Amino acid sequence: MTTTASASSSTGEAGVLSTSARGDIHRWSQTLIPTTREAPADATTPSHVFMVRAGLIRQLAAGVYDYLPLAWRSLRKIQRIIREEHERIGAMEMLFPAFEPMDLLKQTGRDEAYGDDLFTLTDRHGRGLALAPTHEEPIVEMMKGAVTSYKQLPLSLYQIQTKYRDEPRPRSGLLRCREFMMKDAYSFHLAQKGEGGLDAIYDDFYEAYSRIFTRCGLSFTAVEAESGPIGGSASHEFMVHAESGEDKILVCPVSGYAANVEKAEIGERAWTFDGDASDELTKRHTPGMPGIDLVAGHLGTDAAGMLKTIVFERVLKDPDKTKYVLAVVRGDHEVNEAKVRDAVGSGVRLADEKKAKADGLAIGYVSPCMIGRLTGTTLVVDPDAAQANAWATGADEMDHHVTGWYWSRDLGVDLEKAKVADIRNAEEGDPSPRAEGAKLQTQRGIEVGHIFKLGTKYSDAMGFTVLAEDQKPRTVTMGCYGIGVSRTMAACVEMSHDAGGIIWPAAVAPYHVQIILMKHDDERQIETANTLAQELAARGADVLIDDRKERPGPKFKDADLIGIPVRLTLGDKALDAGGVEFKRRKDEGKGEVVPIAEVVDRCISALESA
RNA sequence: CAGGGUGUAGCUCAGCUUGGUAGAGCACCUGCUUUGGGAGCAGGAUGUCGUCGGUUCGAAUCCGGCCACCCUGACCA
Repeated sequence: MTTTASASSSTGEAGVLSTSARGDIHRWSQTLIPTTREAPADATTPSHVFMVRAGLIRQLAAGVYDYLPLAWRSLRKIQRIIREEHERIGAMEMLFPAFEPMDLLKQTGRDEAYGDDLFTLTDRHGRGLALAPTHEEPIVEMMKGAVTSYKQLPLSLYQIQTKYRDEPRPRSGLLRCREFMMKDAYSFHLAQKGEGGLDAIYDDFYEAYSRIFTRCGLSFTAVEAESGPIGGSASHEFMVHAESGEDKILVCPVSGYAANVEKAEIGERAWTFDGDASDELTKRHTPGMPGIDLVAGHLGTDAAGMLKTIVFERVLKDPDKTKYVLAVVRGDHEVNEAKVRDAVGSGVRLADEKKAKADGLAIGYVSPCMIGRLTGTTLVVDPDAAQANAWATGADEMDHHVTGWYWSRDLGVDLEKAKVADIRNAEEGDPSPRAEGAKLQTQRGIEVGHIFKLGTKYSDAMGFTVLAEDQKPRTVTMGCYGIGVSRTMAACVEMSHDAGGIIWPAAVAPYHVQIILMKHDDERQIETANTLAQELAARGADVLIDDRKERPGPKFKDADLIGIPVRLTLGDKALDAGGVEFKRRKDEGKGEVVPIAEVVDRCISALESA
């Protein structure tokens, strides 16, 4: 299930301009748009640089920003789009507190799961509170008391609210903040399947999200994703295409398959353990070499010629027992923990280094041979590592490696004990899992939305049941759906700008039309501006009049910087000829002179086709 | 948290090596001039030099602690 903007862009029946209300008319001299010529030294990402320079945001602390008037207008437009699309699928808006009692988070174990990411505080009575990083617990708590019958389901509720996460490293302006604006929605169902079930509503949200991001003018891909600490089964992320994106996604150009790097499957790969063991097994001294490339170089090979054995341990009920899992991949590949988990059929985590060493595992120098030396250990091998080469690998002894290692000769136990499975992260050029012969491509993206099928994870933990038709209590099935609203605004800028500044998609632009007065005190220009602004506002357009006592240069530069889609310039030359200069922000050059009588229509049609 | 870097005027930065009590450009204020792509002239205002301590007759400058912010990595909307 994959949607790209181009495939679903025909849904925008809700237009850019307001059909119900007059547009706003604001004057630059009466609002606050503190543009700057230079960017703050610490801004590196384009959206960060331009949002600061264009006077949209100012930083108050790491990952904490003020939203100035322009930013707030854009955010409200994104919110409006979100509200309209949620309305369309029958979700109802409400609002939760930002505070959340710690006790509530303890019920689901998420006080631990979120850990240091949680902003916590203590009230005067010594009670623990958190600033909510998301709202599953409060909404289930509320629903428990408010919904007791299956007849009240399904139900979808959402809110737009400030969220707090003490990120280890806030960065890139609004793209990764500690305080940010989020839309979070939650759906409640009697079952996963069938009418009104989670699957059906999840699909509704998926479609709504596609419409929202399309209407925001974003180019995006919906990808399969891991659920992370939110939990649940299926999950999709909505990724805006941008070079500065933190996320890596893999797409198959043939089948349209798309997934986060954490989740991406890899197509069939040939493997064999058989082969002539011609080279001699040789032990080599490799002291003090951090990094696999250094070791490989010393051994006369490269990372792709080495076997990397990562030691995991199974997550067991009994904390005193330890069962290890050896995950073997080629040296140039990365082990994927979720895939290892699936391959061995139980939860795994990276082994505790001290404990593993005490058990005889020479962490950093482990070879697959350890399978024969520690009972209860499992060995999983990635197909690319299950090849009949002469491998270089660890010698199971500190500071030593071996070369000339063959699966068929040197494993020391029956090869049947080695399970072969896809356990690594996908990379550019890997075979597609959905189309024979096709190769996966990598792209970078900004995650603006994430939807999850939670199932009963939270309702189980918090005991949320309703009485079903058969008069028996039934645990409620849930879905949850998030959009980073402030991040979406940043993504718009990230995706759409040039050297001069922002180029707003019309639907989320703070204003639709900017009118520049060449002479701020010229009667004819003022009058023309007022008339045009009134007519534009009557047609639903928001108008910003640059009435500052500035020379033309700074006004044009600022206009490019703040990126309003349509610019009208009122100067004597054009007015003498009965026209005004019309220019779209995305067009190059000076624009064209349009007769005054036609210019409003021209603006409206330019906006509607944007 | 690990590794790296930076804190001096609203912003961008110089000054620190070699200690002597703080500067430039932009922005800001006043006046004149100018008015189609960040104008010109004249005048003016602006600082706990991140913070605490140490050395010294004297510290932006040397030494130490702390704090803040940024960048690279593991998490997430």
